[in-house]
Amino acid sequence: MSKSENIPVPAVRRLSLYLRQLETFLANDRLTVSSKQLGQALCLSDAQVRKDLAYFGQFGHAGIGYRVGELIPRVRRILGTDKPAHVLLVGVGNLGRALISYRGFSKQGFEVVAAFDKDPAKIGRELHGSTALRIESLGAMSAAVRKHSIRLGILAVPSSAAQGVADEMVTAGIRGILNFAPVTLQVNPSVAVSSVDLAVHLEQLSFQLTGSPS
Amino acid sequence: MSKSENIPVPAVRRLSLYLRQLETFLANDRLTVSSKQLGQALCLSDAQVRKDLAYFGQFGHAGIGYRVGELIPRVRRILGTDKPAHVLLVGVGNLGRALISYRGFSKQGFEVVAAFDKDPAKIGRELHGSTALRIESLGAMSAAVRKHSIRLGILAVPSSAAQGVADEMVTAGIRGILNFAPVTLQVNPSVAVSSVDLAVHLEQLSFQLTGSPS
DNA sequence: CTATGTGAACAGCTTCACAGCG
DNA sequence: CGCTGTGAAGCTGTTCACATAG
Repeated sequence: MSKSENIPVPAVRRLSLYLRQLETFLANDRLTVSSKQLGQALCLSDAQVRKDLAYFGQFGHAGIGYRVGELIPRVRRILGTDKPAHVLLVGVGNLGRALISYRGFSKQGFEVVAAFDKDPAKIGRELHGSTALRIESLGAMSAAVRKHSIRLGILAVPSSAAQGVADEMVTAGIRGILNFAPVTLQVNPSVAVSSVDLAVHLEQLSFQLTGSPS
Repeated sequence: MSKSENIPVPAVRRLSLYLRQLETFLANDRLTVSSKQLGQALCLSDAQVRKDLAYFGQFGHAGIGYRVGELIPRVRRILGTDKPAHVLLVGVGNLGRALISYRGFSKQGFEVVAAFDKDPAKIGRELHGSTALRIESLGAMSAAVRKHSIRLGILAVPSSAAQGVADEMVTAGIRGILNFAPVTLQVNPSVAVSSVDLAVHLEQLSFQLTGSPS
């Protein structure tokens, strides 16, 4: 739908940023915004903004720019976040707990509705994120996926366990994995994977600094 | 040094992944590895691996591949992580606390040696990451930066405060910022910024799923 | 015979520049 | 005029294919 053209991966990532910025403009009661203004807020060129949005349809108005209240729901629809989505999380360590209570997810329509862990000592314990939830064993994943129509899962277990748990998630019916373990997951290509390697980001900064010391 | 050529940004990011994978091979007592093997473990082509490494120097041995024990320290040196680095963190909420105790940082040579927060109720409280530390007020940042020779900072405050705190970090002498707030920081170009927007990653997965439903 | 390093070909993304519309 | 949408140009990054080395 929309366009049969091939959409660049970076354009999709920026689409999320446009949405975030548009929401900020909306909160400031801004009615319209030009590609130049949107670009400046995100350190992008105006041409980049126009080209990106044009991949997905014709949203602008010549001479006016983009109507904020009109563009936001369209972008949400494209990203598939126009309706709230249920998400599960595996690995209730420090990071996992922080992610469950992270408001940024719910703000964008993602709700963590089930949490799992291998540690028997943790199973049964209560957590309070956006809604209260009980830590379950990995064996209960399939049932939870069906019960809550879950398609996305967050993987926050130690590296050594990550591949095995990822396999279990896929078996349970998860279609997309947000991976926080610093390993490359090998999964069926029909399953989407997005990895966040926190140390990699620090290393990138470290690299940029070498060569321009104090 | 090494090469005066222009190095692609994606190549630097992959360099971190090569390091991670090489460390895994080392743990498995693997002495040498070919570009093909390294690539397979990371879902990359062999040509990509060779080209990437070649940007930084000549590390391989024809007919043999790359010696693991030899390549690891060289990559660390390139990334600037051959010596431990001190890092500070601002924003001791759920996410901030999780990051302070995140082992992945110390594993790659990054140590959080100072933590700051605006909330007077939190200031003075003790935390235990790799080393115990006391939460300080933002005003104490400059002194900490000088005392511990800190160059990198982690920003884990709410979006509304992020830009202001980032400015304070730069004033305090921070040279690179790892930003977890879902906003685009506007800082002096001499300061490196790397942003991790957790919700964006879920949105990317959501997008990939739309069009290939159950 | 295996595996690197690399110029050359290719593909993909971004910028430019302008026609067209309100 | 102001601003979008878009072909065309330009640039950056990836893949190919092979000369070369052990």
